[in-house]
Amino acid sequence: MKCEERMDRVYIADIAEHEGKEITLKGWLYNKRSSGKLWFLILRDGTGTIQCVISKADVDEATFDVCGELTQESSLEVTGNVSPDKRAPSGYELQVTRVKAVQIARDYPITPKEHGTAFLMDHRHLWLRSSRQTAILKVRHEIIKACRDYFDSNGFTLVDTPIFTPAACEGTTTLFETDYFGEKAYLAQSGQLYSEASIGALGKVYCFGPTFRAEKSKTRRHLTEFWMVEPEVAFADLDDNMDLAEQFLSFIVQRVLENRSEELKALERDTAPLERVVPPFPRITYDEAVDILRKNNVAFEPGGDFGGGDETVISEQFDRPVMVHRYPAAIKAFYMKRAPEDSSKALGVDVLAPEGYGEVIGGGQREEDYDTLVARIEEHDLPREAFDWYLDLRRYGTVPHSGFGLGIERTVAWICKLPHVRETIPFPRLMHRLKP
RNA sequence: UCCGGAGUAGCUCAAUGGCAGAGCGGGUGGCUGUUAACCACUAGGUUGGGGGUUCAAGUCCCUCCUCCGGAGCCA
Repeated sequence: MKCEERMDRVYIADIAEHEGKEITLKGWLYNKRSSGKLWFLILRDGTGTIQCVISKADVDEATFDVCGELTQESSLEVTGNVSPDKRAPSGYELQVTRVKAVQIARDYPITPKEHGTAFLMDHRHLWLRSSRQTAILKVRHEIIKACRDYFDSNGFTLVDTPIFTPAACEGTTTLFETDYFGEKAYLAQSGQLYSEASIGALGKVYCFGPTFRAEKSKTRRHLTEFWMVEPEVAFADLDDNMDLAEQFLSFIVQRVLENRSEELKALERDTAPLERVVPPFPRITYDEAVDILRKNNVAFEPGGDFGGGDETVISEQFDRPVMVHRYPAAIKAFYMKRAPEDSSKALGVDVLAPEGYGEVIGGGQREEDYDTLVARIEEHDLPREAFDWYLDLRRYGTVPHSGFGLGIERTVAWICKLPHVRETIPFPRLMHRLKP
């Protein structure tokens, strides 16, 4: 009995398989219209939307009246016949025989008209139901799945790294401090150091988790809590690292193009720039990037890091992501290996996404020599005892190794061409936003 | 932290220092093919808080709060 009921339940995405049959849909009322003796209910169920038509002539009075009670976002079950209709955007509508209200929603705050982002963010738990937001969440899901699939099928082992950490990984950014049974602990800003330990066991690893930055950044590219996937590879130099980065990023973009074209279309994303994201990516040095800025009359202090506007100018010179390597060592983290031909440069690489989305990948080759690393820790005024275990990795079978981190939200924002990263994560954490 | 901008009906926004308004949403009624449906009627306000100038302040001044955009920093 119960099984039979279940068999009748159909998802809107599968509606075409049930043409001419009576089925039951379960979902929420997206919108409704009436025309006297007709009701048009727009139902959504997470897989799509469909128009359900109720004609007064075809149903009993109670069923027809229930439709009048239904409000936006009321939950309901609708039974009817699947019929093709040229006027329907999906090609099908449901000729309804029965309507069951599960719950009548009262005063749903998000109307089908314009709202400001502050209001929508206050109602993020409900805003997620909108077609645009569900499209973004599905692209995000696809990107995350592509990350995992790429590494899983290329010999990497997932190694989860801790979120509570005893000290700053890089000593550069501001971390969130927590009380850990009377001791200070910090929320992780990267899993990299732990991944470096893991390659000693497994060779090729990646970690994937939330990371935290307490910087008081207020820009379209910043969240205080964001997700990062970080591969780390033993016996890999900077060039190997760039090979991996371009293969990996291309794989992600092509996967989204293959599997989420409907969502990209719903987001009105021009896919032509994404189709060009195939290897090889241009590789330029920091000094060459500075030349580009000079030729474009951008005021820039050589030796410094690029700002968001600088990154845009650099990336505009290319039709696909560009890899900028060999940054001044002074502006990079202590663990970065110096370039053999010029010790003032670090073997780091940033991948800048096109269309002004800036840095989506940052990484490089790590310093593997014990004495050099000790000297770097001292130069950066970092507490050596905090890095005892990290130095052990250089003491027991050290090897050249490299890795990078990909910021998920920036990648989603770029692929979906969104104006702000806050829409790329279900519940964003920003400087001024901790709720909902 | 710095620079700039904004707070008026549930939402999006108007309002020369002179009666606080519209659209949407809500409510009521109408319509058998609507596509953010439409038509008519209707309810809805301590103009972010406090102080000041003025006969008179949503509007001008001071102050505080909140939010938005950008910078720095970063992915």
